[in-house]
Amino acid sequence: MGNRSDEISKVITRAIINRRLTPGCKLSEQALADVFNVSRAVVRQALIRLADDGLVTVERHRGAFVSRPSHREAMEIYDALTMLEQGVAAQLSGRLDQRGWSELRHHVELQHKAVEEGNDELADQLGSHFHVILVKLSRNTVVQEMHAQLIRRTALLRSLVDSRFDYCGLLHDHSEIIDLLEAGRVAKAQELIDTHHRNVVKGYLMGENTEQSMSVHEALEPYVNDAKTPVNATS
Amino acid sequence: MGNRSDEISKVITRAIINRRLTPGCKLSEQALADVFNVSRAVVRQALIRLADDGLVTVERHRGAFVSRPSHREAMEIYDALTMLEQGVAAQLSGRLDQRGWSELRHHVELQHKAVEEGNDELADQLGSHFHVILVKLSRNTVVQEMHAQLIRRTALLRSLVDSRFDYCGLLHDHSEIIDLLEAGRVAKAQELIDTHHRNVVKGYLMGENTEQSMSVHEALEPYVNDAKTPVNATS
DNA sequence: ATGGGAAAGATTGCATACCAATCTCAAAAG
DNA sequence: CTTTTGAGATTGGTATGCAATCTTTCCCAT
Repeated sequence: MGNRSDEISKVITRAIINRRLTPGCKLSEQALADVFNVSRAVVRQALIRLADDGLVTVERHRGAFVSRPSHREAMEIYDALTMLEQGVAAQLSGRLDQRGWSELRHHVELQHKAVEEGNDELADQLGSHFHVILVKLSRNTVVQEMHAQLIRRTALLRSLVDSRFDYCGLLHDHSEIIDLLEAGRVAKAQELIDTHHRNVVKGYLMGENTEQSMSVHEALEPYVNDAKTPVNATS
Repeated sequence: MGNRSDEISKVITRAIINRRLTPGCKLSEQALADVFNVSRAVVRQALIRLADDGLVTVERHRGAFVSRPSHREAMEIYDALTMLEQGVAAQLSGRLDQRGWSELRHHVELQHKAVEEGNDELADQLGSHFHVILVKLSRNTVVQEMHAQLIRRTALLRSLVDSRFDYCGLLHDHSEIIDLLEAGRVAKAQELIDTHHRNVVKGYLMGENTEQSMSVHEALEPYVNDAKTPVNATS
């Protein structure tokens, strides 16, 4: 068992990624302490981790809230993803073995099936995961961790907008990126990575999605049940 | 004033970057609490921040230590810098105004003077800072923060080895990177960024530098004096 | 003497209790 | 209707205690 605060921050992270905790949601220390049945000190530690990850914003003497990225910040996150993946592309091209390319192609296949079956939820996840795999192939855990953090943050953005993706086009992008990289046409691949992310952002009909968010207790209930039986599971 | 634990983590970060606290150094909670005159709870929070930043490693029930990156991790950090800057290069080329290019050239000038004056300490700092400026010109605070974190971690590596840089070559690299980017020759610039970082790593004569490290109290004394008079400054 | 093991001591991880500073929000005053 | 005020809630931080674990030291058997 790791640190209690580490576990808790991971659980809250999951809840944010799954959009059970949405941007702006107040994360009261006492409420979280009750939910997880730990002391406030541990909750504070978890909140610090989350704040360092950018998922939570702490305002002095006001408390912690699920981050609500500004429009500018949203752009910066996607540009950061672009740059990181462009760098990965530069390293991957010409240095990756057949196994790597086929792993990527296999993944595109999977997402293709998900789209055909109309499983948008899954297609969405797989769409993100393509980029994760791409970065994983760089075999650099430092880059992987930075990239994963950015991906986590994009979940915040999805909570803020109605996403309407052109899966067909995005899938084709993935496919073409693989082809270009394998062919050693790095510059063209990097250009496509750029426009690809711009198309993803375009898929966000940037409007205030004032979706009602659940209470902290409600949002976290399935997770705490998962890990450890809470004291008073008033389901 | 921000959080106490935030301040403290920043002070410790400075001490690590300035190589007053070297890899492997034990960061005892009580010792730090005494030095900064705060409770252990605050110190723990600071240590969590530092651990998230990669500068400190916490081992359960053993305590926190200044991180001692493995050889592999060192490589990964420099490769991560490479990829990030390659991505920045892709974004910068053709989109940066004259002001930006001249800022970079001015900086190279500064470092050139430092080298001529034999001020290795300064030349070293400016050498790192060139890359910081490059990334800053991307005008992306997310990327900047990730890059800054990597730069901080390179300080750990400098503590571990004897660095013997060929400043002349490295400076020429910087100069040429600017030229290539301004000329729109991105691929060539990215290639040079790669070899540049490889040359930096080559400058590390990877040997266990078992330099004697100071005590925590000793190492942090000048910083705490800076911020707040400690209780018992037994210099 | 020397390697292994047990006991003592130190440190971490966490809980509880407490307090000052600050924010929130609603009621009272103008 | 706006401003002020004050009670209550929340945060940031301290102090203390305790169980679990790690470290060190000392003792004993080989």
